[in-house]
Amino acid sequence: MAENKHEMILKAAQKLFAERGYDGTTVPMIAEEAKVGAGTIYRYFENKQKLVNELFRGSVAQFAATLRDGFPEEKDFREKFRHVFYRLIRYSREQPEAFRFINATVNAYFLDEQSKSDFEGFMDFIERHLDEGKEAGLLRALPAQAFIAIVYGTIFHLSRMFEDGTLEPSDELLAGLEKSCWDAISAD
Amino acid sequence: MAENKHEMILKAAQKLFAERGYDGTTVPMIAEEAKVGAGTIYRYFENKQKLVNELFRGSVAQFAATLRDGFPEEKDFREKFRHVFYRLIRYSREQPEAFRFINATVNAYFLDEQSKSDFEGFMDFIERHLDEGKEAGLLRALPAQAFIAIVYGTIFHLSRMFEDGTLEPSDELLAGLEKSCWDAISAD
DNA sequence: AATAATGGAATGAACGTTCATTCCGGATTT
DNA sequence: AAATCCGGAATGAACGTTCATTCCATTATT
Repeated sequence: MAENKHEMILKAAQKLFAERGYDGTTVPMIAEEAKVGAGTIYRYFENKQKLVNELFRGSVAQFAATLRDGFPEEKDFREKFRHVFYRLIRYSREQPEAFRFINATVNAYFLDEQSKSDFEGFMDFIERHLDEGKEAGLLRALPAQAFIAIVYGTIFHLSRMFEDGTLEPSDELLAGLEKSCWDAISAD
Repeated sequence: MAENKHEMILKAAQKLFAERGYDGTTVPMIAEEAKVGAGTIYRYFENKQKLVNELFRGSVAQFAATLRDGFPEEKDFREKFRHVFYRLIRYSREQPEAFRFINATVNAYFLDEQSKSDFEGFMDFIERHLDEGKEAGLLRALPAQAFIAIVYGTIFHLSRMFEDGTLEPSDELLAGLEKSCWDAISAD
């Protein structure tokens, strides 16, 4: 049953960090949510900051894997974009807490260097993908970062709305949004 | 000199809340930044939570005023959209701390009912504006909330990039982004 | 001189973290 | 097979620290 607790603590922390933020979440809160003693957390994590960084890197890795998994390497760019878009949406819906946690934590003062560079590596994956389309002349004459703002920014905001029920993620709506984002970045 | 301090405390709090979040900012930190004694803060604000809520409402009001000011009521919808887009950008650049603070705080657990409804009122302004364009058949068959996710989500993400220097907000880039957003929401 | 405003020391509550103790499943002895 | 022992996992009370808030001697205003 051992490594189960490690997982339970991370899961509890993720839920609370997503809801209340890092500083708004106390270690005893995490312990209660994970149904362990407060001291137990320190058997698995050196301290609160190491815990949040480990959680962050795990979430980013899972996020990146979601995007890479089944990536249509052989298909055309339009298809690749669709894949990334829908995987971003899927992750934000299947792991809303992780998604919210990642986005709330990206620029946090308590992230260590490894966490920051892990996240950069992830964004590079998206950026490389976009640059490819730009070189092929399929995308507008804008910096890749601008495309990221449009696509990632849109999905980030959408996920908030899906979470709080402001918007219902029907297949039709998602298809419309995918097209909107594509139209926003594609040339002509 | 009296009411100056009220303003200084709010300004200091805004800066720190934007940088470190509500729970990561201590009252003595705010006092030091505002160059007042810690106790002085409690002459102007009942407690930390009342302070953050007052700051939030003030920021939202200022934000809303920025959008409404000079709104081209008589011009066509395309022009109105351009106005809102550029004002959103302008606010995020001229008041980056306020913009960041608002977005980081919208869903926070410490917001009171008045703050929440103030923000809703602000979003309604944007939503009404979008609904108008939708009724005129200028926008796609998507919920207004979807347009908000695209436009506001994009601008929110952009502002992060402008702040940390990832992207340089040239007139050309902004014009390109405005067109991207318009293309993402406009029909056909 | 009286009154109000101020800063920062004082305070108690709550924090992250530690540690002496308890718990418990498996090995060892009877 | 029953009783005992064992070691690491788990615990939560307790520690020093830091927090939000209060208090009050001093300063500024009237």
